[in-house]
Amino acid sequence: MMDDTRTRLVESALRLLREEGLDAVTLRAVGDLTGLSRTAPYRHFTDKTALLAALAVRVIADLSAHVAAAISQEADRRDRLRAFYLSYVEYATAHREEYRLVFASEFLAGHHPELEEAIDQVTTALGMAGAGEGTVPKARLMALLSTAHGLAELAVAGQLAHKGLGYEDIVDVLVAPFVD
Amino acid sequence: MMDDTRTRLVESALRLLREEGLDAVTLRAVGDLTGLSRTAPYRHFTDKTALLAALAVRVIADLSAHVAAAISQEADRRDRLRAFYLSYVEYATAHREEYRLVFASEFLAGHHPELEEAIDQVTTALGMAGAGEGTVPKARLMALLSTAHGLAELAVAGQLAHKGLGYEDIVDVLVAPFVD
DNA sequence: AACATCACGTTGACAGTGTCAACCAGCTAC
DNA sequence: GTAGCTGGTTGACACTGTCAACGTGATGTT
Repeated sequence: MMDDTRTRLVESALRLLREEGLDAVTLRAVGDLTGLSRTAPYRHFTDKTALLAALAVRVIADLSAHVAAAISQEADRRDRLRAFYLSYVEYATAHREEYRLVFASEFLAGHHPELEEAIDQVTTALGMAGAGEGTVPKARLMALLSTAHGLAELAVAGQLAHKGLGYEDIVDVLVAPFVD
Repeated sequence: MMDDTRTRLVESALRLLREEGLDAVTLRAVGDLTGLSRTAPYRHFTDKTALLAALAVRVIADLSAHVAAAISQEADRRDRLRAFYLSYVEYATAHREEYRLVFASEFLAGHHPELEEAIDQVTTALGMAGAGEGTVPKARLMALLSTAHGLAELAVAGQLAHKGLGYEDIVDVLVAPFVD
């Protein structure tokens, strides 16, 4: 199977993203780093956005694993909720550029079905971790995801620090009502 | 005061943003539309990002006004909360490209203090609308903003429709715990 | 065995982009 | 009157995504 090269390209892109930021992820740079020519990505991706979408899928998988690991260490339901929020925001702030890509790519979700699948995986993983007994309704899952997402963005933007708040403070507020 | 030209530049940029999308907001196009030359913006903004930041401030002001108007029409505290969420997401989905800019620019907030101020205004406006009697703690305000923000993003990305949900469903879930 | 096909990869070129340097008009100030 | 600033211009540069044209080798088909 020769989509080996394809994953190598994505891996190069990921390295560039991590080490030099989103702006450094250029088709030429990706080609170079993979030992290929500048237009080589065009044999495996129709667009630059298609490459970025594939990259976003990888990042989302990472993020999902990170969050799932954090949640699974907690037993109490409320603690799991808190762990979810905290680990999510933690990942976002620790991997700014990667998270920034995920942001940007959300606007392309409609055109790149793989991306929607990846997000689906996050929510189902979240559902399995969150449900002690019964299944969590979809609407509630998306509500959780929305909140974490928005909080992460504000944190990354430095909008919280600017107000003298840590994201832990906000998480406290968010967790409080969901006591059951 | 000759920052008259400055606001004219921002207005041109806003028109481009609305009519042709974020990608169409190029320095050359802005200059052209204002009747000036391509590098004219450089006399009023250090960067392209500075121009975008100023544009984002305008958009945020609009958004803020829209939300404030919607909230002020509701009397009950719970209805106001619901109105806040609904109007926020409504604005975001109705003005995709503008909201997209706000997203993108959040990552630059640290470098553009005016942007932080604009967001401050949103939260204070929100605080005044939300507080029936006492003041709403900052952490809670930011929690609200986070949630609305994240929800808007998912809605704009079509991630909710893809799951057969309307954002009203999520808002119901979000409003429920905050009954008091 | 010969030939067509196709996936994979290359180079060259093109239109746009942000940005800078150099230059120029006009206004103000001393 | 002349020095200097503000707002503006054009020219050029490096860089980007993208395409067209071209070259390979492997794979199949007859």
